[in-house]
Amino acid sequence: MPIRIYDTLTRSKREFVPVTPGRVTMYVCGMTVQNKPHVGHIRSSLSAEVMRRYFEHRGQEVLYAYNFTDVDDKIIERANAEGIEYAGVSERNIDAYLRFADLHNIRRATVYPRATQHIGEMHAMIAQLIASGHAYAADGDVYYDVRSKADYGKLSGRRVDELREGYRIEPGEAKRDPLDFALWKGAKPGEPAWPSPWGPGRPGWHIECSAMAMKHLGETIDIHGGGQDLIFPHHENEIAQSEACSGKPFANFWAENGLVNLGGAKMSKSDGNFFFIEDIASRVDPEVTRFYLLSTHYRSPIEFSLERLQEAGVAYQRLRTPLERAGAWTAPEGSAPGGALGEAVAEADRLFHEAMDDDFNSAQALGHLFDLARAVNRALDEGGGADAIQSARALYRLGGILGLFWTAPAGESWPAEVLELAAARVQARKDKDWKRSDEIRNALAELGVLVEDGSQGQKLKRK
RNA sequence: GGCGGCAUAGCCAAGUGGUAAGGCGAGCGCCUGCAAAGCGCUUAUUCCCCGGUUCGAAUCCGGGUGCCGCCUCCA
Repeated sequence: MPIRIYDTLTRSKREFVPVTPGRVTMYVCGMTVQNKPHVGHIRSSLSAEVMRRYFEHRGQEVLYAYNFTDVDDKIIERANAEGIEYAGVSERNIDAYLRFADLHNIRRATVYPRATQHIGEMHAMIAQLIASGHAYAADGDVYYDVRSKADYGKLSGRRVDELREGYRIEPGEAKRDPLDFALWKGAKPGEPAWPSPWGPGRPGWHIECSAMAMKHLGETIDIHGGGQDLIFPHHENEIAQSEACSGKPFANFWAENGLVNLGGAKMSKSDGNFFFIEDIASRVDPEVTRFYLLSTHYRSPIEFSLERLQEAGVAYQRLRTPLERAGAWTAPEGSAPGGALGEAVAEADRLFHEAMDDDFNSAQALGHLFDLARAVNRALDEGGGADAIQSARALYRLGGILGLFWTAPAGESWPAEVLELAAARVQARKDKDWKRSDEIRNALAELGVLVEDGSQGQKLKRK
């Protein structure tokens, strides 16, 4: 079954065929590490990571590069404000990114290339672009000449001649055309700088991605990701300079993810406005955040709010409950269930893959998981047995393809106070003292403990 | 102004020609001492509006309205 992916460049969904059979190359424009990671970084990382997981599930080898832009104006600005080296700022934020990615079960990329580690590769590209007439040096800067190739603007649908007033040339910039962009920026006093044939300076924003993608993944990569806000100018410029160098298509599929919408509130970390991942992670179970992000197609915008996340928490628990009932995390693998239950499992499996094959439609795939969850619950209600447990295992496996269900239920250890109350309630129920039983249940609720009476007796749950 | 996207039930959200997934919420029922969880049923004759193509459109085309993103750094 072929996987189909929507491509921004051709504005169409096409069957995915990797450049090299059996091997998929993915490049994602990651963070410019000028600050702590925000929700948008998690979304684009997750979108790409789910593709990566699914390709691997489908038996492909995946080479996945996620880059860090570790030197730019704002990083320097911040470092100066703090009186430290630029690298101090970037290292700290890279660490934070990796930590929160781990927390949300986002698997590590194959490689995390950094701009400052590829200065040589960038120089080689820039030199080649100058030699072939696509770039020019001016006053210590080097600019890409957007008019040097007729197809500039093909990704974002822009035409060079449509540029309007308002593109002001910064003082000191010697661009021939306002849309020309810096490949190399001459160093201003006090800035970190690397020597180059055009004088000391640092890389422009776009060239790094071309250089790093080509170095680590080849001249034509299969899938290029990142947020939709990067389509112009970043990705547009990557295409221009890369294809001017190699003469080959830079990426076969442009799979940019939709942006995170924070509602009316402007991005500020004050009251209730989730902007940084740490703000979310401190209030929302990372598994729920991951589930929530997956419940909307990766290309659609998504709203982030505490309310939405809390709703997602309820919905996600619906998926986890049958797993917890069946002990899916520790149950040994067995033979597939038969009968109607077996059919329900096979159907969910088929539809799940169908949805994922269609441009990684995790929202639709999740819908089929809910259907399977109901079938599992029903089987469990009807007495369970090996078949019910194996159907729960199937649900667990399918969710696992999306990287869900990674936390096994905690082996709860309760404070003595709670255990005493619980024991008292068991006795009260034995005595059919319903009034006292309910009182104790309320008392436990005050302590944040839920009591559920089932056929196996009384169960305690947190929250 | 230019480019692009989106408008589906109270809310969230799938669905690119064949007669509206799924979740939350709400209601009824089963189960339960009562709850919770779970199960069953109900909750869009209809997909922003107006035309058109078609045997047939939420899905295609034209027009309109509304919202959003990008055009400056941004995942």
